[in-house]
Amino acid sequence: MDAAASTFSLSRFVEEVRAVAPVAGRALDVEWLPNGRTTLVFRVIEEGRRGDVTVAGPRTRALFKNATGVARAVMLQFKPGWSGPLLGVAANALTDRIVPLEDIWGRSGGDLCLDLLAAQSLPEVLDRLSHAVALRTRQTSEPASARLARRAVRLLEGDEVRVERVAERLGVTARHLRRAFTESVGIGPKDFARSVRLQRAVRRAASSKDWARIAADAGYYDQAHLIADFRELVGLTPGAFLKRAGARGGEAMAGGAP
DNA sequence: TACGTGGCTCTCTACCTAAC
DNA sequence: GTTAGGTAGAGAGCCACGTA
Repeated sequence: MDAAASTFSLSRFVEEVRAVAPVAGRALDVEWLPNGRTTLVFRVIEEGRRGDVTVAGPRTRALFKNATGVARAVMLQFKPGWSGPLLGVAANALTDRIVPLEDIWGRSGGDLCLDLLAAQSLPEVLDRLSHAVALRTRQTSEPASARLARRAVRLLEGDEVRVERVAERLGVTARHLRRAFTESVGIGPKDFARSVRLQRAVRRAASSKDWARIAADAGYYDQAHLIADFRELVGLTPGAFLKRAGARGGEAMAGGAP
């Protein structure tokens, strides 16, 4: 490993690393809630004989599916705004898509997959992923729009919900912010704020069943808006979603709220 | 010339409220 | 709780301007 890669830390760019495996004899449950994040997924298929590395772009709607034949998977969820500089492709080109890394990086994407398959342990997989990403950061330059989008993300994840206000606080026009944000994060700032609100509601619902309270705490005008948003983004009512989550247990491969 | 940025304008829709 | 209507805000297309 060279000097740049050895001093490179994934934690600056990666929000969450998760290794998952299905319960023996069952398909791997995949649950992806809208959250404005791009995720790199390394899957080991057929007990290690095959594998793939894909990039799942930010989702505007939830995705539920069963992945059969997957022995285990490692997911790197990038912080919003970092997928462009690290992957070398605008985030909005990946929105609601799952793309083989080879289609983005070319041959080096395929080489990385072989490299990861040869790794003996999870720390080694992460080390090799970290090395590959470190090399890419030296090959791509980071546009100013990505930095602007990341600052906007911090405000939208805080208490600021109006795009106009966020733009004002960052010293740019709302028009410019929307353009930069969509390119760097993959969804518009308003959709991002909406997904933040949804995630908050999901987290609060884990410890409470008072929907009126949850709606208010998460930032919804009322319970009706919470339910309408849930139906549109997730395709289920909040109650049905929690029932489903409870029935699944803990083995799911989730791209949404932890 | 390419790129980053801002202004104008139009359409769509989410939000809020009131009435039923 | 449901529905309908008004309003404000968001998104997007197009164009112009400044700068390297």
